[in-house]
Amino acid sequence: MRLSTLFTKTLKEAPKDELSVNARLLMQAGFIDKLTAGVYTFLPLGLRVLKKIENIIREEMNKVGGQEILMPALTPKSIWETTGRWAAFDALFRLAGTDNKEYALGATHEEVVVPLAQKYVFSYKDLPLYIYQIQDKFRNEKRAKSGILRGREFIMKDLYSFHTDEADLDEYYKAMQKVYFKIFERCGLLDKTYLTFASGGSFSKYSHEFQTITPAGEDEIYICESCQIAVNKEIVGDLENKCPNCGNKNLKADKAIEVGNIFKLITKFSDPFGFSYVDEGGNKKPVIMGCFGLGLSRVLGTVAEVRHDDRGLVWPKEIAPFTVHLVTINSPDIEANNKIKLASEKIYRELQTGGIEVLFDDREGETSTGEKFADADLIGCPLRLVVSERTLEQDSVEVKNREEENKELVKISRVTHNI
RNA sequence: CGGGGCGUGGCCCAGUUGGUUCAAGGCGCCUGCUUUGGGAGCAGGAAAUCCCGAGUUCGAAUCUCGGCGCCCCGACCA
Repeated sequence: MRLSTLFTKTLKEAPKDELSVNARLLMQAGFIDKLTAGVYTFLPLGLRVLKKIENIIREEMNKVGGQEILMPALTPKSIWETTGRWAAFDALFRLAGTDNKEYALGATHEEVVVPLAQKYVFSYKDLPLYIYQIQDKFRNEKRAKSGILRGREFIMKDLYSFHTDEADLDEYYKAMQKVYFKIFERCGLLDKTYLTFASGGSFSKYSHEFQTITPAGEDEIYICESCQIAVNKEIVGDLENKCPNCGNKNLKADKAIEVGNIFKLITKFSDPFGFSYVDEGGNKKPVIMGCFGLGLSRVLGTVAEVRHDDRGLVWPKEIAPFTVHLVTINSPDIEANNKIKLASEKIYRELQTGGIEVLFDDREGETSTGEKFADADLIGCPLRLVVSERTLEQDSVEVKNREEENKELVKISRVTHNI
């Protein structure tokens, strides 16, 4: 991608009325645009990051047997009445269609997925089953806040698991915890993310949240440093301020943002829909369910909160919009400038041929060197390559690591190989 | 939903005891020249229903009332 043709531009100053770090940086760097409170457009740079997070999640879900589908976001009132949530779920966006038929915008999809699974699952032989989707969710939040951390429209992966019995659910639930940590590792959040005990609702003692430590977080969690797990403030009192794993009473409080939440639904949704199967003995039994949510847009915002410095974003390699930010520094000398242009075009092509994703700052004219560097810092790709008169004298490019700040000269002939 | 703050070209903002020194400055954009290793310089230019509506007044960005929007705190987050 050439910066000269990228339709978005960076802003010299962050939007004044945004206080949250993710909103300021992501808007300033041109990753997202706000349409209205809690509703954002993902611009080319932001979308690339989002797609990378999406693909990581997809890969990991598929590894544990997930089958991807895409359910509608527009859902009829009737299914919500079956579970009583038409009235009970106050963040539900409700709207009327023709003939005053009422709809809800999907805020979560148990009401859609259960009747769906019901059409195909009849026997223990059909279980277990894991189906998921990655989709926009709509919640009429009383107050949207913190940039993309709490929006009214947001992107979420929701996987629903169906089991013959609780033991099978428990096993999958455990496996899924590992998978979630794998996802957070790949997104660069592992070191700050804790498995957190949270309230379980009516059918299960606990649910588990994945909470990432950041001052921007809305939740307070109590961390047991020996077990590396945490307890949400909302239930820490119920546990007598002890670690549920080892009994440690010396828990450390911190602010965190919930990036994922997994539930044992048991029969909470199978019951109202009468979702059952026939076991080996010919007995009718309720299908046991689990639900596994993960907010992609929230992960993106959380990474911005956790991985930045005073100059801009610092993307983890696997989800960076581009691996390399290639900068040309023009020269007033026409002949020298042509050499620089030729060399950088060649490097650009070679990197791309080598499968490396490159953002090429090929802007000329009045775009100053300082501006190019400032943009590279702000956008935050892991590696910055500089081609200039100075580096060409040594037949090299300068390679700088965004995170570690170290620079080295690398021979042009070996650039693709060295990255 | 309660409380607070804010709303002036695309962005950051000055101006708000009402009055041809009020729509100023900076960024960005356009033209020309210059410049090129940390958001460059000079000259010229385009671009603003001063959030909206009503009112007070000879006169409103400025005062009054109503509304809308955004941010923050709180409550809420099945």
